[in-house]
Amino acid sequence: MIQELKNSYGRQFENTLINDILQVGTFREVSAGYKLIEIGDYIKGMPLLVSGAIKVLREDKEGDELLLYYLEQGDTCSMTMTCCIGQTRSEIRAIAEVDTKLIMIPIRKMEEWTAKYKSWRNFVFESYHSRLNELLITLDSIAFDRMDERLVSYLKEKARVNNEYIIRNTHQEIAQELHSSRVVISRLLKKLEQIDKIELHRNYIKILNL
Amino acid sequence: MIQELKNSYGRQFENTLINDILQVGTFREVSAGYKLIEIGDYIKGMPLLVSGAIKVLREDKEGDELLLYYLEQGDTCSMTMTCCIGQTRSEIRAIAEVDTKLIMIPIRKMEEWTAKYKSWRNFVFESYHSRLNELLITLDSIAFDRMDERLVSYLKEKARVNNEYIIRNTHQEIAQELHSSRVVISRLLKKLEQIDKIELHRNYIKILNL
DNA sequence: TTGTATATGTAACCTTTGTTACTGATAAAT
DNA sequence: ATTTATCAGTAACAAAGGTTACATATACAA
Repeated sequence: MIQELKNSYGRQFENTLINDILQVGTFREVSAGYKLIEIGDYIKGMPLLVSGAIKVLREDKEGDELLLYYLEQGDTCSMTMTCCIGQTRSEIRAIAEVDTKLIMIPIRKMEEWTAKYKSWRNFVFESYHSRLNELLITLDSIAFDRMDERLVSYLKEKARVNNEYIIRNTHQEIAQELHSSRVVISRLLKKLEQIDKIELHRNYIKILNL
Repeated sequence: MIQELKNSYGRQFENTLINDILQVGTFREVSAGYKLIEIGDYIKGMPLLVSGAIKVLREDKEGDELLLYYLEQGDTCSMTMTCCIGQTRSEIRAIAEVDTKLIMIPIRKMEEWTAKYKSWRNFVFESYHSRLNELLITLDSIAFDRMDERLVSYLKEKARVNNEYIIRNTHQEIAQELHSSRVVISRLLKKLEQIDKIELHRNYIKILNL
């Protein structure tokens, strides 16, 4: 755990804080697809991502989803932080996008470290900052872009996060994360294939030059 | 200033913090329509809202707007806080919705008080929490609702913030804040009038029973 | 190999939203 | 009172996205 922690956070956290984290943090490894947080859950701890990626999803009244953003190495879940303070329930669902390693911090330490460590304060604030900004980018995309543009952004981002040019999802799954319908996504994907930007296969999509 | 401050924040801030705020804060009164922050601005201070309301807007590439949410008494601008830390530019525009009183805090105090005062930490975290949640609600509305529902929510919220059952805006202005077009909004407003939910007039709308 | 479940392709159609164009109404200015 | 600018109403049309229905393709299991 110590090596993982130092790799991801060694530069920004002072040694005393690293030691504190080693004392109280618990190391977890989860496989792709594992559900870390469900909507309505009370939050037990704050995750520090060491490797991998977690997708954060929102749900509408009908139970349909919408992908908000990914958390990656060095990130933490801002929603979690705010929930901890107020003892409120989670507004979002969090699912491991790939195999992921993380360190869970008990929530009582958050408040303590915020008073004690300048580097922790900076980390928490910067984390809020980037999450707010990612939420703004997601909102821009939904409010201002058409579905074809959103689909291209989605494919690019997914390829980046998964670190390969193959998207291993069905059209149905993609439609769900974009809060659209399968037929619409199939239609737009076919258009992208016709202009040689992607290659369609059963259960996967190969990205050529998006 | 002291009375205004105590009314809005006296319950959550300890007296020493109140005194600190009185020392370094500057009191400001702005009229409805005054632009407090423009996109791209560097942030000079952090606003504590004493009375009134501020609307926070996002802009697309074409320069068209979208209303994100309102800040009201007891609120502060989370975007401002994060911008202060990283010295980045504002991602949003902030305009007084009504005549508004606020106290500006120099940004250097933020970091100091976060270490020093537990109540300040709580305030900052809770502020992030509510802003993230309001952004989520806005996002829900845009991603999941049709324009007619969004329009109804908009009118209700605007009436609440302005504290009257008259919306003093043209259809054009409403269309801009919802990132739609005038004709669409006129059409939907007319439908609302036909089912006796509102009354349309030149330059204002009377809300009957939304 | 054959059957079965699932994924994808596609046409036809509908709803919502946006656009263009024009008309009439209203308020403010002269 | 008349002019002018702005605002609102509405029709006709276009485009995007969603829905239904069905055909075909593919993977996998029996």
